[in-house]
Amino acid sequence: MNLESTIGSLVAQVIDSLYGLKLDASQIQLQKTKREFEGELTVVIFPFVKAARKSPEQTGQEIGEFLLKHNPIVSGFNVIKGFLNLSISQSYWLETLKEIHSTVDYGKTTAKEDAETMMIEYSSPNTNKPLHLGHIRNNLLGYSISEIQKANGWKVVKTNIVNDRGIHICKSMLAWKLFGNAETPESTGMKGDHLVGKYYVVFDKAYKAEIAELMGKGATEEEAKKTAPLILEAQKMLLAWENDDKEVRQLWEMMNAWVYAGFDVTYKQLGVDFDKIYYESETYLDGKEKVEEGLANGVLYRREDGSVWADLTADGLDEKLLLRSDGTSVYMTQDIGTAKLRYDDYNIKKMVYVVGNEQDYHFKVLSIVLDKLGFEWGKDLVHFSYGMVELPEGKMKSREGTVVDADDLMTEMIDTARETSQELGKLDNCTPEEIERIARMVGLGSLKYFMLKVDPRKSMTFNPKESIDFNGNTGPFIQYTHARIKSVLRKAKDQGIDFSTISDINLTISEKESYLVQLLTEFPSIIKLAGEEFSPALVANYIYDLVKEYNQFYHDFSILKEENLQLKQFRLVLSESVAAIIKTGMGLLGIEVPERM
RNA sequence: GGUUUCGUAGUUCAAUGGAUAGAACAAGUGUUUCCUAAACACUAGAUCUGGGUUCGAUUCCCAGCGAGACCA
Repeated sequence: MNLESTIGSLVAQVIDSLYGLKLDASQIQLQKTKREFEGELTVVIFPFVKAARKSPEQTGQEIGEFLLKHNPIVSGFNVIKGFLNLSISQSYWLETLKEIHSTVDYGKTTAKEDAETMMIEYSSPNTNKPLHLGHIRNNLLGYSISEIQKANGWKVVKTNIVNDRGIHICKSMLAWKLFGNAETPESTGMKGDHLVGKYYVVFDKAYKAEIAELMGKGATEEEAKKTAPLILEAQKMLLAWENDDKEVRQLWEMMNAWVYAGFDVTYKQLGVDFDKIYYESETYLDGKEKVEEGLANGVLYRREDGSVWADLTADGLDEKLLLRSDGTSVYMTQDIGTAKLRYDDYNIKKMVYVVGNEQDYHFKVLSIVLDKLGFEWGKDLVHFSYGMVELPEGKMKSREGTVVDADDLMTEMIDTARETSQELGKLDNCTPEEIERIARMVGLGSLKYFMLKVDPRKSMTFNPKESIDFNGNTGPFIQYTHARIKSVLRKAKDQGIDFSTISDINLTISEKESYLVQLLTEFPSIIKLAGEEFSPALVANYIYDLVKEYNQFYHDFSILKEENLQLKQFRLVLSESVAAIIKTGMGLLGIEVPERM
């Protein structure tokens, strides 16, 4: 039983016996005591004053006296306004630290055999261009929330749906065919996804030129866009693809293969992976089938032009297109097909889609449509809706060339980390491989932490001109603290000091030290909350607080030079526990921590 | 136009309805014979506006202003 629930149920008993007010322990408002007051845990008294018919101060006093008398954990109290601040005994903190220190994977709940499965979809790229900054946020959130749900005892299946078919890839294919001179990743030395992306841009330029020309001849913009030869040709290609045209399919397979090879490199560098990948080309037909079924059941209806719609006006939404009049599918159709396959493949309890908030409406609709089509889990799907990454001048726009490329950004971060290490001379006696490994950890750590410390629901700003910091509330700051602790622990080990446990439970420790132990006790509930709220940011901010406190402790107290052997042992145990939590917590964010840096 | 999300220091981010709104960066200033100074300490600086609910509002409700997204 943790401290909060112990004190909570005790307070509930007190106010029942004193004032006849029956409350559940969970209804007692407990919070960490603010730093400027004495004590560690605070009971908010205001909610009881009506029942007590006394002033908040008197009420607090009464409750405090009772607690002090009846529970040895409480070693003192003070009342300020309506707040009852409790001091917790040092031996309680020492016992608690001992327990934390000896717990393997402290904070995590490992999945049991019969644990339920949560499928988490993230990344979901199109195959016509490389990944960019927005994808980075998506991938990091997806990976991190997967780790967090695992730590909450779920079986997690990470999945990716690749949008590998459609007009977009046909555009790249066509441009390559027309202007590509048979270029390949090998012949150009370019990453496959970048090469294909290049031709997507080539298409766009040529297409725009055609539009301008047509408009010069008197066509309206709309007409020009529809009748430009290139777009007609691309549409023809898409049709040929759907009809299994051999040549088109071969080209498609070749260029997609280039893209996948490129994506693999990016994913690997970013440190994310998937248990199962679905391809739209393999699922969209299932979607159509399911739609036809819905049509037969009367859940959907067909308009005169042949298009198929879902009427969602009863749910407060509009009508939604599911199949175009020419029989081609839309995103929604694909999602229906993919969902069906997934539930056939796995015994999924909960389905989570990590997709930007621009798709809020889409997922509201998808949830209802799946429900109407008879998928019982449709209603409970989770859209993990995150905010966009914006540049100082607004949204990224590919036509204005303001897209921040994922590969470039990662390379830049790693380079900066390497340079910084060199300037500081920290790794002078490391091998080149080690230097590289650490530069990668730190560079990516900095990027990942930057993206994950922000509340996922909010949109965030990224300024590419100001490189991401390595000081302050950053990944490297946390990594550095970990490395520093490890260094102390190595030295302690060399000196033969035993810090496997705390042998003296009646030590006198400082306020700073007991506060650090208190912070450690919060870790499990942070993981739980992060899972419930789908917020890696909670973990990130917690680790930062912990590390900041630890650094103050490290600065103000000596560990290895402490003369009291018992105290020295305690501090080593404390430090090792902090390091373990840093490692676990950062692991939940997909960030590695080095032994030295 | 309809729906929706969001407005907190110069900037980037925090704050289950609770005490004097926290950090970091940027600015200025200190701390190395001592376990890693990628650290620590100090100075200065903010809740868009107007109502309401509450013992108590950055947080909840309404209106306005401003920004973004989606749907036309």
